This record gives sequence, C-alpha cells and structure tokens, in this order.
Amino acid sequence: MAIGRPSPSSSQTPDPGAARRTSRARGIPEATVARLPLYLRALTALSERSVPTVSSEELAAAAGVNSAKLRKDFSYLGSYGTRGVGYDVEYLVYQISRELGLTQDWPVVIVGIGNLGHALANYGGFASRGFRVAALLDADPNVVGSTAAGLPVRHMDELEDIVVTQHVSIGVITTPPGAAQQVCDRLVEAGVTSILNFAPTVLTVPDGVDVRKVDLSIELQILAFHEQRKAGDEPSAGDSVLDRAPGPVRAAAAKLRRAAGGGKAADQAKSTPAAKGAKGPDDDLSAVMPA
Amino acid sequence: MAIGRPSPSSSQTPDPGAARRTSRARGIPEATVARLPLYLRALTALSERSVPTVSSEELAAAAGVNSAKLRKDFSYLGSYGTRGVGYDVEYLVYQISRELGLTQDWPVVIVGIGNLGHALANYGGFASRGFRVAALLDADPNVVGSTAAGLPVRHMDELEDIVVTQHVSIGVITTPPGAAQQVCDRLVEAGVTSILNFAPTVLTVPDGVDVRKVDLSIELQILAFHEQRKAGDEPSAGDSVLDRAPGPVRAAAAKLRRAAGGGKAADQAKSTPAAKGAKGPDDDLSAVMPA
DNA sequence: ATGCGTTTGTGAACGTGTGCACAAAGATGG
DNA sequence: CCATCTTTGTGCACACGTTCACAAACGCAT
Repeated sequence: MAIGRPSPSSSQTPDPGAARRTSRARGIPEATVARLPLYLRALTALSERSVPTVSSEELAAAAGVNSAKLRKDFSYLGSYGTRGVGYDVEYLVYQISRELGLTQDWPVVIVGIGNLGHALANYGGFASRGFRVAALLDADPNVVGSTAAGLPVRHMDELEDIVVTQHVSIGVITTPPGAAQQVCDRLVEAGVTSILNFAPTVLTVPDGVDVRKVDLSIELQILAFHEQRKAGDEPSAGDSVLDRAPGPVRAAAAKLRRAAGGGKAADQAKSTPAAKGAKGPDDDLSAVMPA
Repeated sequence: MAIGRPSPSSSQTPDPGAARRTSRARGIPEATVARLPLYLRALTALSERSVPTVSSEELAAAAGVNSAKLRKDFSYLGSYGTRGVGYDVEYLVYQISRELGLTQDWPVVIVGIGNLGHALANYGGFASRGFRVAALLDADPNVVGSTAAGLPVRHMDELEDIVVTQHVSIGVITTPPGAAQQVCDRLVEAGVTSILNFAPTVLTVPDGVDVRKVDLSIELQILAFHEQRKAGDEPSAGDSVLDRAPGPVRAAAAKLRRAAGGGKAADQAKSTPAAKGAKGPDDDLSAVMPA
C-alpha cells in the first residue's frame, strides 16, 4: 500500500488556481507535469540499453505508475505512440525533455553551503539534465572561499551580480530557516523567478514567482502518521467524550482549556492534557517539543 | 508478450486506492495529513511566543494556506476551536501531534552516509519531533567508523540487528541509486515498514510498506517547466504539423522514426530530430543526456 | 438577559485526477 | 487483400480536493 500523494514534496503555492492557470495554459495538467520527469528517467535508462521501443505497459511498470495514466499523460503531449507497437524511446525522450524545458541551459544558484548545500552541489542528477550550478553562496566568512564540488563558495554580497550577469532564474535555498525569507527576497529582487526551498519555512513571494519546497521533517511526519495507523495504534487520548461531542459540553471544555492555558512550557505538560479531562495516559508531550 | 503484473507488489505512491483506504479508515484525507505538519510548525512557533489562541485566518496565513481549507482540515480531527475566538494553540499542538503519532518515539536508521546522509544526520528538525536517529549505516569501509552528528557510522552488516533490537520501523535511504533497491529489500525484510527514499529510483516493496520519495532532480524539472512557460518560450520544435495531426500522416512519421532509430547516442543527435521532419532548430540533445 | 460582532464548522458546487473499458489504428502473417 | 492480434488514445464515471458562503455558536458589552 503506497501513500497517496503523488508529489512527495507538496508545492508550496497551495493556490491551485494559479498553478492551473500556469500549466493549463497549454493544457498539461499539473499532475502530469509532475510525472514527466519520472517517465523521462525510465526512458533514459531504456535508451542507454539501446531499447528502440517500449509499450505503455512496460514503461508504466518501470516508472511505477499504471499504464492508463501514462497513456493519458502522453496524450496531453500529442500522439507520439504507434498502435500495436508502442512508443519510440529516443523520440519520446526528446519530446519530454523539450516539454519540460530541458533542452536549454538552466543556471542555478545555491544559497547556504552547509551540509545540505554541499550535498546538492555534489548531486550528479543536477548537471545531468541541463541544470548548471552557476554559483555557490554563503554568508559565513569561514565558508566563503572554500570549494565544494570543484566550485568556489562566494559571498552573499555577490548574489545580485551573479544572478543578473549569469541570467539565473532558479535559486535553491539551503540556509537555516531564519535566513530563508531574506535570501528569498534578495533572489527575487535580483530577478529569480523560481525557487526551490529546503528551509523549513513558508516563503512569501510576489505573484509570478514559483516556490517548491522540500521538507524532510514533513515527509517523516507523514510516514509516522501511516506507521501509527498500521500499528492499529488509534491515537490514545483525546476522544474523551468531550472532543467529538458537539453541543454545549465542548464549549465548557474549551473554556476550561483557555482558563488553564495562558502559561507556557513549564505547566503545559500538566495543564493541557489535564484540562482536557485527565484522560490521556501517555502525556509525553516532552518528546514532541523538546524545548 | 503481455506483461502480466507490472509489479507484483505495489510500489511508490501511484496507488491512491490503497492510500485512501488507509487514511480514510478513520476519515482523514491524505491531503489533510500532508498539511498537518505545516500547521504544527506554525503552531509551535506561536506557542513559543506564548500566544494563547489563534484564528483560522491568522494560522492559515502563517502556514501559507487559505483559511477555509484549514478549517476543513481541522474539522476532520474534531471540533477543537471556539467560535468567536479561534483555536487554543497549546491544545491544538497536542492534538495534531497525537494524530500524527509524534507523541511516541520513532527510531530511524539512515543508510548511505554520503553528503546527503551527513546532512540528514545533522538535521535539527529530525530530533525535534520525536524522531531519533538509531543508527547510521554505510557499506564503504572508509566511511564506517567515522562519526557524523556525534554518532558512529556502522557497517551495513549490522542493519538487521539494529532494526530488530531497536524496533526501527522507519528507514531513510540515501545511497546511490544502484544500491537503493537492495538496501530497501533488506530493510523491509528486517521489519521496516516505512521508507523515505532519496535515491532517484523507483522502489518496489511488498504490500503494507509505505514509500515516500524525495527527488531533487524532479523538483527542479518541474520548476524548469513553469519557468519555460513563464518565458513564453513555447517548446520550439515539435509541433511540426506531423505530431499533433491525427490520421495516416503520423503513422508514416512514426515508421520513419523507428527506421532511423535503432542506433544510439552516436547518431541520435542527428537521427531523432532529423527523422522527425528536420524541423527542430535547437538540437542540443547533448545537454539533456550528457552520456 | 439581550443583542451585536466575530469566528467556527460544514453543506454544496465545482474543478482535478484516476481508472475502466473499448473502439480505432496499426502490425503481421497468410 | 483480408483476418487477426497488439497497443494506443480517449470518453465516461467516479473519487478526491478545494472553495464558497452561510448558519450556528460563542464572547462581550450593555
């Protein structure tokens, strides 16, 4: 049983309207766009093995989707298959690459060269699809000047220069959360219109700028949810008659909560679950918020 | 040569049916589950500032979603708000944490301590929500024995031992793509039932095992798609009358393509676009597949 | 108590995504 | 040239997700 969300990292822009307008302009649904890279990867593997054609069934299996979905996805690109035969691998690689805009060069800047920034700079899949690291940037003088993946780490001050002169339109943010919005603003101001955010922060950007976020913590939490479910471990406390019950009972409970609340960390381990009806057996809130 | 079962066991995300069954068992939609961590983060921040209550509007703004969606999301958890006032921050933090299963301890193993593995081991958001790194594993003898984030890197041979004795149910794969499936199999065999995969590979797992994938390359490609669209840069070649046109014309073109194909990298730059009608101006396929 | 302003919770409408199932299109063999 | 077999492309039905809009519920002041 797999998890539902096709796209593991939810696109930050939760406004589907805007997203739809963007992609539907030419008729390709967002969900399809998100799968094209998957197909492309599978096709590239086939290409390297000199496989000339592939059926929707085979390709779907390789990409981990079902064949009907794959055919429908391809139908948005046009009719690139041959009935009774399948799809021409090389041709499809070219068409998808073109549709995704990978036939052109995309200079990228990575801001924040900590552990993650280093990892990304070294990431092979980066360069292998038309993405070129134009520069690595960091604010820490100790890091500036060192090299990562053969590239020198330059100072944040050069951000604007680099973005403008190298025509960078995609920025990757791997800074600590506190600095993310500020970095984002500078990138956008300099002309970047697409941002890949690894910092656990909600970025605010003007219209016309795309933000996608990759959040490890969120992925783990979603896994934990399903894991708990699998364990048959229904959230123990909580449904203490008060919570689900509509009516005046709940109102009273709410009042109690607010009355007892107010304070913070110190008494929360007592106050919150206690006010809730003294029902929760495992009050290890401490594990949730270690300070 | 009909392919029987594309994959005997379900793999990555593409089976919503199963996912729905899983989450809807208690009625929480998958899309909502994916947003709960977002709310939780915003709420934690408010809690640290000792804000007692928050309205759906405020919280929605902080989480980057719209308020109607947030209210509906919370409605799946129960009625935890107070009309005219808003939501009690501490109480909501507790409820969401419990629903996500974060009130318990989740030991995690990270397999593959390269750049990315290092980054993850050091990631703060890890420990801060009930996730505990039980062990770091690698196959490379040069890496084994070193330390990352204060933890020793142990050898893959210990995988089964660690998973069993520490009751690890979540595994993180940060190996090269070639090793990912093998590592995955061993993890599952040892008892892991949730996997977070950073390797650019489609993992096949038995029923009952959840896989989520984080794929940097895919995120960038999606950004590139939108970027291209924004530039008004309609995919240049391609719609060469042949492609979109239904009817026998296309069949002929397909035949041509297949005839010219067959070969590989050497002639592909010529053959593929050429056979297509010698229409493509920018034949820089080389940028797409650097070898 | 009563009325007023505020905010939640949700029914209903709408748009998107998915999967089935099948006709049309091509390949292949006689 | 016809029959048969394979595989695509897609109409349709249904499930899921999002947004609107509003009544019910609550706090608070009078």
